[in-house]
Amino acid sequence: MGQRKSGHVTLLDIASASGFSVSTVSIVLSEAPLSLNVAATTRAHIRTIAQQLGYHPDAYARSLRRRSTQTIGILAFDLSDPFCIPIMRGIQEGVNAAGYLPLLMDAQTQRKLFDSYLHMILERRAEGVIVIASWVFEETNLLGDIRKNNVPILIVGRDLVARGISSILVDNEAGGALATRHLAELGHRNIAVIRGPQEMCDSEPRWTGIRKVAAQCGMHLDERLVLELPGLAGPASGFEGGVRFAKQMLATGCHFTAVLAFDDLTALGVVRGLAESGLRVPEDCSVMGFDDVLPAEVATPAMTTIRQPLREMGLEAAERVLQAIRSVPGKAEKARLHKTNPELVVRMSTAPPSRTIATKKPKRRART
Amino acid sequence: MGQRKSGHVTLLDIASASGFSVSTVSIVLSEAPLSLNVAATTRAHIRTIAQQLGYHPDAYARSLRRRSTQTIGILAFDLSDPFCIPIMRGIQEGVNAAGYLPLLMDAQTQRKLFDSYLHMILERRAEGVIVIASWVFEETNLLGDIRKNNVPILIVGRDLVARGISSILVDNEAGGALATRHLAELGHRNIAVIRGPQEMCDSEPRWTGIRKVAAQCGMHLDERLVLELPGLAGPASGFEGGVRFAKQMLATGCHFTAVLAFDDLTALGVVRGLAESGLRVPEDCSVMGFDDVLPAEVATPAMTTIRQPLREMGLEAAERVLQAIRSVPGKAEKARLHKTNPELVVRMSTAPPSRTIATKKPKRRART
DNA sequence: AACACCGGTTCAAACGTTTGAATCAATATA
DNA sequence: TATATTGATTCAAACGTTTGAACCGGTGTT
Repeated sequence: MGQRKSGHVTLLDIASASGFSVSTVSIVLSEAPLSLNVAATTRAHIRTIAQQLGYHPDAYARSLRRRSTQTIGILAFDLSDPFCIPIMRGIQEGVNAAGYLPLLMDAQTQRKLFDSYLHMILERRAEGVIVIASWVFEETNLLGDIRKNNVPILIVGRDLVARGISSILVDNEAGGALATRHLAELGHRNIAVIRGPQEMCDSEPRWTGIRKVAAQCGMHLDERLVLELPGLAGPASGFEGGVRFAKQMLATGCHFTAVLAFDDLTALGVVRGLAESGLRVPEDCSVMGFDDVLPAEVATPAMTTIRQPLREMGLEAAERVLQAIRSVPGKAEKARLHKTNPELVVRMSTAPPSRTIATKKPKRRART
Repeated sequence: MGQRKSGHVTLLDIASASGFSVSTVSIVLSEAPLSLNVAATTRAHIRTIAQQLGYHPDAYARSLRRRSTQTIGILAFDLSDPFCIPIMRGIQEGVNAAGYLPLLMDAQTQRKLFDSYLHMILERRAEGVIVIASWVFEETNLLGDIRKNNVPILIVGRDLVARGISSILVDNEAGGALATRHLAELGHRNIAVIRGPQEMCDSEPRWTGIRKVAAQCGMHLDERLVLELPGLAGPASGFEGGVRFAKQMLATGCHFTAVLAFDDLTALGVVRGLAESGLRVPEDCSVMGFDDVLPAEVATPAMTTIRQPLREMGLEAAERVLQAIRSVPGKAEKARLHKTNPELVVRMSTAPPSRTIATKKPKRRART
């Protein structure tokens, strides 16, 4: 079954083909310090043979012997969330630069897969682990094992400092504030808000930011227009939620000129819901998202949103674990929280409020 | 530097803690056939100790000895392309079911990274490789090395059968035909087409399918309305291309009632371009995409498109390499091409042609 | 009493590398 | 001439597993 038996070329093959010992071949091909002592002709000879045999060192044997794998595990809770990709790329950039190899896994929102991949990461002796948990993420008891084997771990997208794990996430309160201030400056006074699910740590601070600025600007937050996404379903469900809530808001008959959605997908759902009720964005109602993922950018009208510096967060994450790895003996430094700065991206989905009320009768026939 | 030295628990640790030999411990923990011979009390004892020490077998040592890594390399040319995700998931599903571990890598459209990751895959002794090459993909000479080490390889999203590599991709001609027929049935007679870049193997057959059905249905394909995306830029550039081409089409003054875009992102670009010229979709002009990725689904109006059975393609890919792995001794079976069936997904971006000409003067002010 | 058998356990070699120490011939130093 | 130095190469042990073969004390068969 194991197909290496027949397959791969080893040092021994090259040794016998070249007439030198395995040691010499190893020294040459791995460019060990000792290779300076090896005759230039020998070096060349060995290299040629290796080349033409298509030799690639066996990472398993090498790591076993060297007692180092140069590997960082990246475990994404849901890689289909566009949110993950830039983070992941930032991480890659960081670890590659340090000569580390990222070991990428996608738990597909399944707790079972998450655990099993965490196992894998441990068994593969990753020297550090970065978890990307964009959505609801139940903690696993494996985190204990990780610590027991003292592998540095870090999480981005969730605050687990309380559990002793360094975390990186956007400053949600600032983000919520930024969004609200943008609407206020456009002249909106009556806004609807779709909050994130309770299970997500982003939800609360974002809401706080919104409330503070709203109060400060004299905006009205009608509680009938403050809805909350359910937590159980996956990230894609944000869209459905947006559609449903938009209609629900209109049904209340309350006056509003803008909707602040929890994230971009929800915002896109709101746009759809409004459209199905015959309302246009931004003419009849402004809509804002959060995150700045691809679908928000390519939608028409392009979505005004709050960008998370995802790539930078990934980079930061990489640097943090690498640093933790380098200083292992000094044992775990205290878990720290790192907040990054969100940024307002103004596009086409927001505009000054129109004189017409959002709940007035549809002007065009609804599209189903 | 290598932090395992201090870190991980080994069989030896458990052996000395339990008083049994390393062999016995290994036999128990790896559930080898011999473990039936081990006294039940011994088994329990060893297991408990392993548990409480947080033991995880070292995949490196194990694979080295077993001469099998149970690993499949997945190399995506650009994981930020939403197209890749479902394929990747299909693959995962397939390999997981067979007890294999996917080794996922993202080349980020960079040739250099692609090569270096292919190296990694070889060094990590993946027993098979699946390449997901959604976009332009220059072949690398490393493919030779892969064969030299006789690792089965397969590519999805590109036809490399000519180079002796089994390939899986959608039946593009059928897809093009499907799209065209849909527009014909709605009553469109004058359509504009945005072809894919020449470098992509999807472009030509898709165009063939379009031409055949167009001829068959008596549709007019004005050559001034047939444009071609440039090939050098990345997938994200499809959007820009769509925006630009939409305006270009309008500028020709030619009559058209629908646009058939190469892929969903391009189609979204077209929608934007039309909107910026004051035209609505689908009232003033229908637009179709291809692929059925997330942004197409959550846009408003939702995009009518041709779905590729991506997940199934991934699954198929997994099964194919696994089968190839199982039958190594029988040497490489002939490289085969597998075409999957596309499917029409009718949403809101297409409608019967309006009586007004697409090129008539804008009705609303343009949005910039 | 000699033998085979069996349950339970351990020996020892192997997987493909790396690397500190050893070897050995040749040259330089005392 | 004996001794150190150097340059080029090899020895051999080790990394943490797995596993075929060996061991060993006991019971059952003849």
